[in-house]
This record gives sequence, structure tokens and C-alpha cells, in this order.
Amino acid sequence: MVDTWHYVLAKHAKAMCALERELGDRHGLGPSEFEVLDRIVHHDRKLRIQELCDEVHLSQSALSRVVARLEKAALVSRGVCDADRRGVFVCITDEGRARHAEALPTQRAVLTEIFADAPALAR
Amino acid sequence: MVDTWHYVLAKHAKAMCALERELGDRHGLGPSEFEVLDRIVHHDRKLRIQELCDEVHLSQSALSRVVARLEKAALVSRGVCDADRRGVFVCITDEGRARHAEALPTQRAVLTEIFADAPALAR
DNA sequence: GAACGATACATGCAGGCGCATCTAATGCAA
DNA sequence: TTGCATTAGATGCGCCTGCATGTATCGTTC
Repeated sequence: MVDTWHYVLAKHAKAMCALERELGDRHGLGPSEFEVLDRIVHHDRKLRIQELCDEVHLSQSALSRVVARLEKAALVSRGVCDADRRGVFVCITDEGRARHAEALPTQRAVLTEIFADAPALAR
Repeated sequence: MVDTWHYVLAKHAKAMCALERELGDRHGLGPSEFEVLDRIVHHDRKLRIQELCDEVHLSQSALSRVVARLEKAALVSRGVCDADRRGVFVCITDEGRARHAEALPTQRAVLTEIFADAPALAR
């Protein structure tokens, strides 16, 4: 129990730190930015901010800012939702897709390195 | 691999958030503060800042500030190390020990709740 | 023993996060 | 329609973090 917690803490710290460094230096992306891009690519469609919020481990306000940063970097575009004009959908741009594709191997490499010794984990 | 990472990410977010809330509201401690207190109690002796740094997943600067906060709250005391006058040792106070004892069940309860479904983890 | 690089901890600074709050749009009820 | 509670997302604020750097002490080399 406590051991599991310490394990999670250690892996999280190590991976987060490495991802921040590698993704930042090589691709100009933070872990949160990459995560959001990754989620959008994975679904391969417009997503509501709210949908992203359920999948990413960020508060709604943090997500709002991540999307703002991504938009400023021209990696995604925001548009109002016609069905519910309070809503905003996020759409990945070609440049965003390219940046994600470029960064993906870096992320995989970091995770492979760090979780090499990890016991296979159910779910 | 990626699944393991997502698992770590999810558990870390959930546990961290719950700990922040529970430890904060009930005992006036942040997760980092508790962690440091816990490490000291576990060793049951004076510890050098440096030793703590190896065990806690914080940068040296962050740790320095956590200790400063704990000292302000009178939960630990700082003293210069005679052997190496650059060094600082941290000593838990009676009040610190009491606060830790009081908070420990809260932490255990949170972790038990969150890792109830966790597969036993090697190491 | 004087000089210089290395080490321990503290601190200035910028950036990201969560909480609380704000604004705008929705929808339900009177 | 009008009024009000609810919801989506943006933003002000304070806190915590890491990085870079500052200050003091140590150890080694000449």
C-alpha cells in the first residue's frame, strides 16, 4: 500500500522530470501540452474542452491555459460549438499533428527507459 | 509501457489531490510537508538536508523551503552541523512528532482507499 | 597558508497549477 | 416572456516548484 504509493511517487517524479526536459528541449513542448495533443490525435476528431478535461489529469482552468498556449503556438485551433455556444471545440492543426508525430518517439523512449524494470501492470 | 505510465499518472493525480485536501484541511500540512516529517520520523534521528534530498522527490531548493515552512510552524528545528559548518541538520520537535502521528492515519486511509484495487507491486 | 575548485544550503525569479470567481449561454419553470 | 439556477470556459490570485545563482565553508594543491 504505502510501498505502492512510494513506487508511484518515484516513477512519476522521474518520468515527469525526464519528459519535461526531453520534450521541452527537443520539441518545445511541456508534458501537459504533449498529453493534450496526444489525446486529440488519439481520438482523431474535434474535442470539446470538457471531454479533454475528463481524460487529462488537469483542472479545468489549467487545461484552458494549456489549450491557449497550444493555440498561440498554432498547434491547435479553437472554435465555438454551434450546438452549445458556451462550448469550445479544439481542433488539431497540421503543424500540431506534425509536432506530435515528431515528439511521440521521444516520449516512448523516455517511458521505455524508465519503466524497463516495471512489472507488467494490470490495467 | 504507455499503459503503466497512464496508470501512474492517474493514481498520482488522484492520490496527490486527495492528500492535499485531507492533510491540508484536517492537519494543516501539505503533501511535501508530511513527506518530510514522515522521513524524519522514520529515521528517528537528526538528518542532514542532503540526506532528505535523496529520499524526497523534490529539488534541493524546494526542500529548503519546505523545511523553512516546517520550522516556521515549529514542527522541526534547524541547526548547523558541527562537523561541516556548511551543513544543516533538521530535528523534529515534539509538536512535529505529534502532528505527524495525528496525520498518519489520514494518509493511510487515503492511500488505502485509492490503492484498494491495486495489484501487489514488486519491489 | 594562499588560492582555487567543489560542495551545502539559501534565495531571486519565472512558470504552471488549483481554487475561487467572472462572464456568457442554456434551459426550465412560473 | 421573464426570472433564476446551472453549466462551459476564461481569468485573477496565491502557492509551490525547478533552474540559475549567491554565499559560506571545505579540501586540495602548490
